[in-house]
Order: sequence, then structure tokens, then C-alpha cells
Amino acid sequence: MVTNKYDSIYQDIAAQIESGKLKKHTKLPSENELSEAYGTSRETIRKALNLLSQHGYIQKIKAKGSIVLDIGRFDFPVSGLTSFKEVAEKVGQQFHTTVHELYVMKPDSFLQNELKISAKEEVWKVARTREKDGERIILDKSFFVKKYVPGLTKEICEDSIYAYLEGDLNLNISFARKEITVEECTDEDRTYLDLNGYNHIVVVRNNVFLDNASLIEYTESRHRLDKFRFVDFARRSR
Amino acid sequence: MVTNKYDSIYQDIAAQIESGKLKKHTKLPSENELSEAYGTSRETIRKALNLLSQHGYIQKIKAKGSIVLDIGRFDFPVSGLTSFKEVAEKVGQQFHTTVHELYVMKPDSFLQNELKISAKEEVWKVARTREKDGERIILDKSFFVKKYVPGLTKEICEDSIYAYLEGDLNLNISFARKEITVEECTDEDRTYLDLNGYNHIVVVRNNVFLDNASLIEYTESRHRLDKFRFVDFARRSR
DNA sequence: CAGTGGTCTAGACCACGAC
DNA sequence: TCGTGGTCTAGACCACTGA
Repeated sequence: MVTNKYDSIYQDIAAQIESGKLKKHTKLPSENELSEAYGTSRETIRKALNLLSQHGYIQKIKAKGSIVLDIGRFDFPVSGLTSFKEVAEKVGQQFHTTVHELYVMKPDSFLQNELKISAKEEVWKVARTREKDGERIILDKSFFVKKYVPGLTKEICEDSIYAYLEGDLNLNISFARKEITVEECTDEDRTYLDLNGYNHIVVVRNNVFLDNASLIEYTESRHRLDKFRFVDFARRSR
Repeated sequence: MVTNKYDSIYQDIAAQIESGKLKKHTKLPSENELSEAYGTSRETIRKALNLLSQHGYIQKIKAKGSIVLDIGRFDFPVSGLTSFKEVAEKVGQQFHTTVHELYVMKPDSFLQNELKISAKEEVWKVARTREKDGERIILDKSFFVKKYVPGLTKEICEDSIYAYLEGDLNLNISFARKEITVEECTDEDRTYLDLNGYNHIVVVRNNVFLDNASLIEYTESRHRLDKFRFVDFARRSR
């Protein structure tokens, strides 16, 4: 996709690891060998290796080499910075999305704060449920700043809003603040979800930013307890 | 702590942001100005800025500059890669730790798999509760590979095992796989925790690795529902 | 000892935004 | 057009590992 040299090297090696061509627990070629093999400088190779390291593919060990890790990375079915559709596809899960609400509204003080906008701005409200094996297990309540997202349709919301934002509107989703808590179910949860008798629900709150650091979206993803799972790879930062 | 040039620049700028000397939503000096100010090359400045970006301090905008973000980063009271003590201190929370179990054992097949060790290895089991405002709200069940951690004492477990590993044993905690789910309470939970009537519990599972990619620890952190909160800063990886 | 990854430099060209 | 951050290069020295 991106045409960087280091990014394409990253993708190449990552693909080799995922396909098993590069075996787990074995050593990568040294940085010097890689720079020769890819016909590039060592610094560029290092950028690619750092990406692999950050994404949990390899571990670099000083004076020894880089070894391939075997951490299952692609199994975090929690919506967040990645669009729900992308995650579902990656995990190979089949979900059906139903749009329950889609309209423009004025933000209350809570939304004004979460989206850092004034009372005069307008926002889209989108309420969707995600259904799997006949059970509605996730309720997504999303709010988009209308200034950045002038038009939204039921079709877009049923497919992928992120694909629309990035593909059609040319907006770049860049980063997010994510918060996970467990809370008591609301009447809304009971209305829209098949709660299976649970009185609590996992709430994932997301404030999503564009690459110019503007807030574009606030979403509450409400997951049924037993269907929630979040997997992360984290490096120790000092 | 570390003597890198780019790391000390990172820490310097991060401190300026946290102290408010660099105001939120304002621009940093350009990379050229910074490299002159710090008397270093631009690539070194860029390494420092990338750290700031990865940690949620700034957002870099091409052809414009780097702006200071105002994402509250230091509020994730969930044990994980950072030691419980470090997190508690950062959040300014007072916890009291009680060691309930501390002994050496043979790993069952579950632990053999989680720690990737053979049945002949030995592991430390450490069970601790964390108490706040008179309530025992977190149960940590940790298993350390004895090969790497020969001696453990009640005093170490009450203080900080990580400080012992890194300070005394000179081991480098490097990365972890983390998984968050919600499960039904066990009798053990009911024995050790003040569950306040809840029938479910948040379980955070951690597989912790050293910098040579060896697994050293598997921990189950069991949090009372209403006291659990996980906050993350995530960049879109694409 | 040679090879490794970690750091650092002083250049270079590019695409893009603002003026 | 000028300044910005993004990419890339071809060196260099270091500390450490392993033979």
C-alpha cells in the first residue's frame, strides 16, 4: 500500500513470518546481510526491523541478532482504532450489523467534552448492533463531528464508516484514547442486546483523532460480558 | 536513567509537556531548530520526537509541525507490563499488598503451555491481594520460572518483584502478551476478595518475556468489576 | 577476535502546506 | 517560494557476544 522502502521490507518480512517461511524461534539474517539483500542502507533495514519489533513479530537482542517470536497477534475482537469490519475479517468472524439510529443532533455537555466541540457544532449519532450466531452481542453508539463527516447513509453505516472516511473523504484516522470498564446494564442495553441475563456490560470508550489531531469520533462499544475479549502486545517502556 | 542522547531529549521534552512549560495544542519548535538547540543531528531529534509520538505526547503533522496533545496518559491502574507498584505510584493510589501463597511447585500442563516449559522445570507460585480503602479488590496469581528467579521471599513479594528482578537479578523485562476477559467468579475469588456480591470478575492474563525472548512469568490479575479500568493510547497501524 | 545490534552524524531529495 | 516533516544514504564508533 505505502511505497516506503522500509515499510515494504517490513511487510515482506512480516509476510514471511506469517506464512512460516521464516520459522519461529529462529534468527533473522543480520542487519548487514539484510541491507545487502534488499539493496538498501542499514538504517532503513533498522526501521523495518523496529516496526517488526513494535508489532510483536521479532525480538532484537543486542550483539546476537533478531529472533522470530510466536505471539498470536491477530485475535483482538474489540472495536477500537481498527474498524469493526477489519477486525472481524482478520479474526475470521462473521458478524451482521444492524443500524438502529442514524440522525444529526446537537451535542449535550457530555459530548461537547468528549469531542471538544462547542454547543453550536452538530454531530451524527449512529447506533448499531453486531450480531453473531443469532445473538446481538455488541451495541456501538458512535458520534461523529458533522463538520468532518457531512454525509452519512444507512448503507455506509452498515458497511464500514472507516472505509468511507479514509477512502471517500480522504480523512486519516490517526490515533485514539481507549478506555475499558465494566458497568451496569442500561435499559438501552436491554432493548438492543440479547443480554442472556447478565446485569453488567463491558464498555469500551473511544475518542478517535485525525492526523491533524482533531477529534472526529466518540464511540461507546458495549460488549456482552461473555463475548468480550481484548488481546494486546505491549513492550515495557522503561 | 539511560544515557542515550535521543532518550534524554525525549525525557526533557516530555517533562516540559507534563509540567505545562510546553502548552497543549501549541507547536513544538521545528526539527531543525531542535537539532540546533540540542546540538545534535536531525535524525536524533526525530528519534526523540517519535518516542513522544508513540507515547501520546505529540502529533506530528507533515509539512506543518509537531503539536502537543492533551491526552491524559497516566491513568491505567491495571497491572501488566508495568509493576503494580509503579502503576499505583503513578496514579497516586494507596494499595496494601498481602501475600497469601508463596511456594515452589511443578507446573501442570496449563502452566507448561503458558510458560513454554517442560514438566521438569519448577515455578514459583505467588498469590497476592491488593487492598484499597479496606477492600480487597484485586487478586494476583503469579507464576515465575524458577530457573530465572532462584530466590523469592515474602518481603520481595510485598514490595515489588519487578524491582527485584531488574535491580538485583539484572533481568530485563521486555514485553508481554496481555488478554482481558470477564469470567465467572471462582471459589478462590470469593475466598480472597471482597466481591460485594458480584458474580463476575475481570481477568487480565499476562505472559511476560525477558529481552532475550524467554518467558519468565505468567500472571492472572483478577479485578473486581467495579474497580477495573484500563486506559490505552493507540495509534492506527494500518 | 570478528560479528552483532545501538547510536549518531551530515548530508541529500521529496511532497506538502502556507504564504 | 520557503519551511516543514518523511525518507534514505554511507559512513562512523560503541558495547557486547561468542568462538
